[in-house]
Amino acid sequence: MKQERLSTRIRRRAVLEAALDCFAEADVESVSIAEICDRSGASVGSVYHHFGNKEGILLALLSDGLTAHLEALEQALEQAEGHPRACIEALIDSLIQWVEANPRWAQFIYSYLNRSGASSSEPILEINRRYKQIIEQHFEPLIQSGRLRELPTDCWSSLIVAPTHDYARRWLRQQVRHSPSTHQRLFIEAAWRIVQCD
Amino acid sequence: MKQERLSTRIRRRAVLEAALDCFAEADVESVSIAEICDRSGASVGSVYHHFGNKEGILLALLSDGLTAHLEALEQALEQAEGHPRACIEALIDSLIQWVEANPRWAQFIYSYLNRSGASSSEPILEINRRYKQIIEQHFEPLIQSGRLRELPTDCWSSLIVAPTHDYARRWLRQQVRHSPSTHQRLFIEAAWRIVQCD
DNA sequence: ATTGTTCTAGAATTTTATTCTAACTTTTGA
DNA sequence: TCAAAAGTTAGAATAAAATTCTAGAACAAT
Repeated sequence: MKQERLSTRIRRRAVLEAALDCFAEADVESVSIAEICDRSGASVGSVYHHFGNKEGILLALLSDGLTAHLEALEQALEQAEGHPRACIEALIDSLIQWVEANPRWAQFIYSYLNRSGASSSEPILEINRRYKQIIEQHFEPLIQSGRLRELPTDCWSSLIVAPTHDYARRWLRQQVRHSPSTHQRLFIEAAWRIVQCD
Repeated sequence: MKQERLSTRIRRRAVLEAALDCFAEADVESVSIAEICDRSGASVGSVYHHFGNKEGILLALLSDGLTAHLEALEQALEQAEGHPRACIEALIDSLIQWVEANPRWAQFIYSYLNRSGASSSEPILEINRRYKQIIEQHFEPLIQSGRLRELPTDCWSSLIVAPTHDYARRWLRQQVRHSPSTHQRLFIEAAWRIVQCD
């Protein structure tokens, strides 16, 4: 079994951390590799060794972030134990919590996910599949048993979580004053109105 | 009075059109000025004369697109003549119509609006103000008179239009099969559930 | 026609990403 | 324990792209 070196982990972390710092202050494309090197103390060669190219840094950041977020979601859904209302609450609460706990990271992910290239890379596709699977696993039974309204699958996330995402994105960009958690109940209630049976 | 030259308008159009073509095929940052010059027939100097820099092209595209969209919205809202349900329908219908009529443009706008720099430029702020004003002008009276539910202002767009935007964005990226208009009634109904009084 | 302004072309420059090579460090296994 | 292999680092060299610059062409106004 191949053992990862300590120095590798440390260096990667340092670079990703530095990159996140940079991206918090300026647009992704106006941040140069040189700047990331300065902040992280890594050399150009080292950065390219570990990440291949600039895109590689972005992808690593995206992939790690989404994975972390996904795990939080999964855990929250487990605890909801199949109660319809609790599942919806878990979905929205865990999203808000993650964003507020990792604002720089969240901001980066939001700005980066919108690039056409990003969503077609294999690690991201894999995470998307896992996300879908988790959602299905927890909500499909509730829909089948008639405890939640059936909606076209493609529309589900747009109707249920997009409002919270949208607000979070605007909060991170300082376009709105109050944090997402301020309106947590409202977003849950809105999702509930959509998804509850008539 | 300064008269705009014919050649200016034509050249600007040609460049913007070429840029939109390029952006439909590849990511904004992987499209070079040289490519845009080739497609549009303009020289580098000419492009820089008219737009200042690459960002200038993007900003012009964004600004023109949002303005066009805004005008469509304004017109649709006029025709709703203050009927609550009709206003909500106008909001969502005009959005879907515009996206489906201008897919390349819409895709560009969606991908570009998420960059931190974009939203802080003056022309875009101006359009945002106008958008807010139009929404307020048409919905404020309905809320005051108790015919629509009152929601925190900051959350309004997240709850009412974000779901449709989200679905449209995913459709443009070919992540979902059916066009937004397929689910038009659903998105309207969902918005209506949020906004109607109890 | 003349003059000042706007527009165009493309070469020159600058900036930035990426590649490359040689040296250095750590791990492996004999 | 030591030598070979694998992994890591540094920074110079290269490549690719954005931006600037200069001179001249087209145009509008007088």
